Amino acid sequence: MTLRLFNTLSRTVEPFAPLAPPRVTLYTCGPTVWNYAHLGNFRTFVFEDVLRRYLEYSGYDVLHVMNLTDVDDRTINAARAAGVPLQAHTRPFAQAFFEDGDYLRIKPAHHYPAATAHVPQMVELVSRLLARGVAYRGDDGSVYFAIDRFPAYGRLSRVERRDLKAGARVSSDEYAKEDARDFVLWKAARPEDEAVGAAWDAPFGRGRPGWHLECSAMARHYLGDTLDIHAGGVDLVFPHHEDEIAQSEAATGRPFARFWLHGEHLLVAGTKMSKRYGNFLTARDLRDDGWDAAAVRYLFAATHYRKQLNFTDEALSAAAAGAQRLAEFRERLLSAPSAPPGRVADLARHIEQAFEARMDDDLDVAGAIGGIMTMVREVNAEIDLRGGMSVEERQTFLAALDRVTEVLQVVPAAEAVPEIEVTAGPMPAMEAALGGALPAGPGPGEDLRAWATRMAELRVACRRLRRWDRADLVRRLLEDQGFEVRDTRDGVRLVPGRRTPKGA
RNA sequence: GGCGCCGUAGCCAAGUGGUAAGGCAGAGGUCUGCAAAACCUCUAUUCGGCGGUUCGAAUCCGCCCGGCGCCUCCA
Repeated sequence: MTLRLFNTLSRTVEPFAPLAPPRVTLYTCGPTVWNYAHLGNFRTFVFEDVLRRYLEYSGYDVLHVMNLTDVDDRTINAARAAGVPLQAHTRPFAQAFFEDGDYLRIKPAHHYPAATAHVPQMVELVSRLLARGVAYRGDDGSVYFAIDRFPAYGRLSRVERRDLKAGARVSSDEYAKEDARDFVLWKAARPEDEAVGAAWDAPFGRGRPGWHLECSAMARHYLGDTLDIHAGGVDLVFPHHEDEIAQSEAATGRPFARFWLHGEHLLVAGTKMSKRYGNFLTARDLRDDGWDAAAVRYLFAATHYRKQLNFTDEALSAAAAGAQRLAEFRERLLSAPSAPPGRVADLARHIEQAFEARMDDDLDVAGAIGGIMTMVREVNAEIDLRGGMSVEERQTFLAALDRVTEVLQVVPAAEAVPEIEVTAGPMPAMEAALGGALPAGPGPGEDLRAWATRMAELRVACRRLRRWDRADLVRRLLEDQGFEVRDTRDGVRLVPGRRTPKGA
């Protein structure tokens, strides 16, 4: 059984094998750090994280590079608007990107090359293309790639030719091109660029790199001429990835990437999530609203990566409930009493086999979770039937469960939910409380948690005294403040109610 | 206009020729003083519509309807 992946180059699912096993070179297009990356961007990054983790699960040694685009029109415009140098503006957003990645449990890439730190590599690449005659200097001083000198142009996106709409506005730099379809490798410096330090000297003129250039130059610098896998969002297929192929292959004469993987868009109310439409949400929004990253990942995992996913609060809540069930199950597994061995070891084998079968089929994560959930039910039924499991069974199953969930990262951290637990201790003077009015919320100078703890103690006392009416009243007050009341064998546990986003 | 994708239960969704995974919600049950949580059971004769191919189709082909994406910055 081997991993099979949908390759955009062939538009078919192909068996995957790296050029030099066990090493797999993986290049993924990262964010443009002009602002916070939104959740749609992160859908792609999470997909790539699952890809990376599954390759590692499968025994490969992955070398992962993700670029940071820190010089382009948007970063320059934003820096100018803020009146600061380019990097003063981009650095905080790069930092925010890493924070969001940590929150979403994305495994860090081995390298995060920034475009501005690799200008020499890009200059070298442009020089090669000029020397080979596939690039030329336009009248405006910029350097362009001549796509009619690269016959394979269009192979990835299957765009034979870009038909400019009749009457479409042609931007000024279009006039400098020999062919309207040519794309810019190096943009001649403008005063606006100089103002924020976004211009560099080069043998072919002072300027800044075109967008596509950085990926070709940096991928080659860190991973060599030919990548095993290059991944990104579908919107990059054309022109970004098409242009990368043209630049790289024209320069090296070798295939640029063997597998091209593209993740589909995240939609909101049926439309692509985008800064431009204003319908976006950031990872930090979800974090600040109290959502566990596992819920977000579960939501993404529920839909295949090549299918559009419509984001809704309802879907996120449903995903959170599913993820929570996995956490509860894991807790139950840990605390199940000892019993003679049954069939749990068999189920452990099965959970991994089913997982691999689904994942090997072009990363069918949704199918993989279905298999895990089925095993959850089977093991629960075993615990119910036999009262527990053997120590060996527990270890075996837990190890298998952890191996598969390590790839998906859909199990909320056990300690993620701040709880209040009160057990029956020495009985304080409760007589008054058992009769008088009860505080419906925190008193002056008292925080919610202190009040809730006080009320929980009260409920324990009421229950011990069998004053069910008072115990019920206390529970209602706690529930009104958003706490879920769970009686335990010898006390009470309060769990903050499930959260919903304030707005999206 | 060109290229491509999608349409499966109340909601989300897997499944690409062999007779419908899974999750959420809902119903019943176990547990509980009552609850909550957890766990168990149940919930689509049917896969947008109409034709066709086939012993057999959600899965292949054609047409139609509905939705989305790319073709320009974009994950």
